[in-house]
Amino acid sequence: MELTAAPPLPAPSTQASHVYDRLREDLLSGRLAPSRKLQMRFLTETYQTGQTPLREALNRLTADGLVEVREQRGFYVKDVSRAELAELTKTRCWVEALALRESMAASTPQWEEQLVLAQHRLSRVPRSLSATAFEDNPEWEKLHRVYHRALIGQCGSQSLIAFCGQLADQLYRYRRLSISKAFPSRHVGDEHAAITEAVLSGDSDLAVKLLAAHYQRTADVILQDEAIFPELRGEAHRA
Amino acid sequence: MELTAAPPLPAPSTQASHVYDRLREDLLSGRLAPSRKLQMRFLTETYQTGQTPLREALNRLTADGLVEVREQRGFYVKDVSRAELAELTKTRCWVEALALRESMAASTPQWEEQLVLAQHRLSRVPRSLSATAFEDNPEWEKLHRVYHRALIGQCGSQSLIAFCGQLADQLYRYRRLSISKAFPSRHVGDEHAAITEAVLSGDSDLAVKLLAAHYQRTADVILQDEAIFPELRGEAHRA
DNA sequence: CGCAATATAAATTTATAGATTTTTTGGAAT
DNA sequence: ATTCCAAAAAATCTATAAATTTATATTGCG
Repeated sequence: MELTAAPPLPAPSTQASHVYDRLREDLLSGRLAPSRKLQMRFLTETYQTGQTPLREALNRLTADGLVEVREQRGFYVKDVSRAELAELTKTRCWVEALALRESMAASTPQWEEQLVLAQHRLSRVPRSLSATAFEDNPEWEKLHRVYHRALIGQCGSQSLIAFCGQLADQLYRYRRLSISKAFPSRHVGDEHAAITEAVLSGDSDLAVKLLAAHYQRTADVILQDEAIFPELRGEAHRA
Repeated sequence: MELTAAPPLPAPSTQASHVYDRLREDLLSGRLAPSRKLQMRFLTETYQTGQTPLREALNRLTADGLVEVREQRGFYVKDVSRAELAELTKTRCWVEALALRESMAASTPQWEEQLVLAQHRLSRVPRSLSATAFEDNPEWEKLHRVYHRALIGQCGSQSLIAFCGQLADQLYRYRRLSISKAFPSRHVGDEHAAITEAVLSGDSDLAVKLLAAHYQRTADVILQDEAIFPELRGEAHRA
């Protein structure tokens, strides 16, 4: 017997996957701006790779809803809009409410422990790297995702979980795109704690209500961020 | 002014899209059997096209859940199993119940008319082309899809509708794969009529219940079809 | 003599480079 | 100002090359 278990995933290590990861990060972070055209020449030079792996990556990202493809006229970074943000948030509230209810209905001690653990770990990491200005903490983001994944992880449907993941990705991009210095005023840690408590107490109505409010509050902050949306506050836009 | 409006979609006409359609049809019909390996050489010869459009099509089909890709060892037709059929059906019931409730909550006269029309058209087309043996009628399948799409079309979420579409596709493949001579015994037309009636009367609980039963009944028939699943009824399978 | 491990060969996936269409752009003519 | 045409840019596709995986055969050891 060996002490170290054999790696079940011996590292993908195909260029397509590598470029996919890099592109994805640049899309989510906003380094590739919404509605920007993704020309092959630019991409091959920037990411130092051929067209085949790039096409592969772009197609996957299209499925993720981060890239848009128009027949015979190339790939584009998916555009953003207030309408889409509202619709994505609405959908996420609906679908995760469903998934959370089903998870709670199929609850097990292991699942509850997993949830408690995920919330604890999240609570021990600072939301921002800097105390003065808001600076995204990748570790927090990672644990945040794990926590929300755990909430719905017991629902018993891989496809539903995957769909929630897609919605989470798309909404994550909106968060990163938004300047939103307003976040520090919120006590997201408390919100997570309240959700966990509701789940553990078996009060699914309350848990769902808190979760939806959690998402809605985030969306409301971003919706008010004039910087990321074409701020047509006045009236019409001149040509 | 012209009498005929300019076509908004001037026909995709890229080889990738063309192969995508053909492959999709062959996957859904079962001509490409579950878990079969999709080798490039076979594909290029069969579909008379190059690797680039094929890769593009295969990647899109992977996103649709009809094809599976394993890093560096090629593409495979998605395998089928009783477990997956059950999970997909369960998920579809959940998600379409949600979408139907939201559609009804946002109901308009136009939507109700659209639904009535879709059901009427569906009722006027025979389920089977042949009266003696069961023979799939493409026109019925098309109208059936339109009807179910109409049911959830008012929910106000493009992403949710798209997700329902994916589940519908995957489950459609199970239906085609199953021999299921048992269908004629069911009166699916009556089931659709009952659903429509419940929707029009505003009874969302009943509508959702009928819709779920509709899907569950279909799944139950296929689950009993020993032909499409590795029938390990006895015990183990010898090597 | 049989089994296991290793090295070699074949097949297949992945990537690169170049050719072919298609769309877009800019300018000239109506 | 609008339409038409030609040149340029860009996307799509084919063909070829490189890298990786799977299969086969050979060698070493129990």
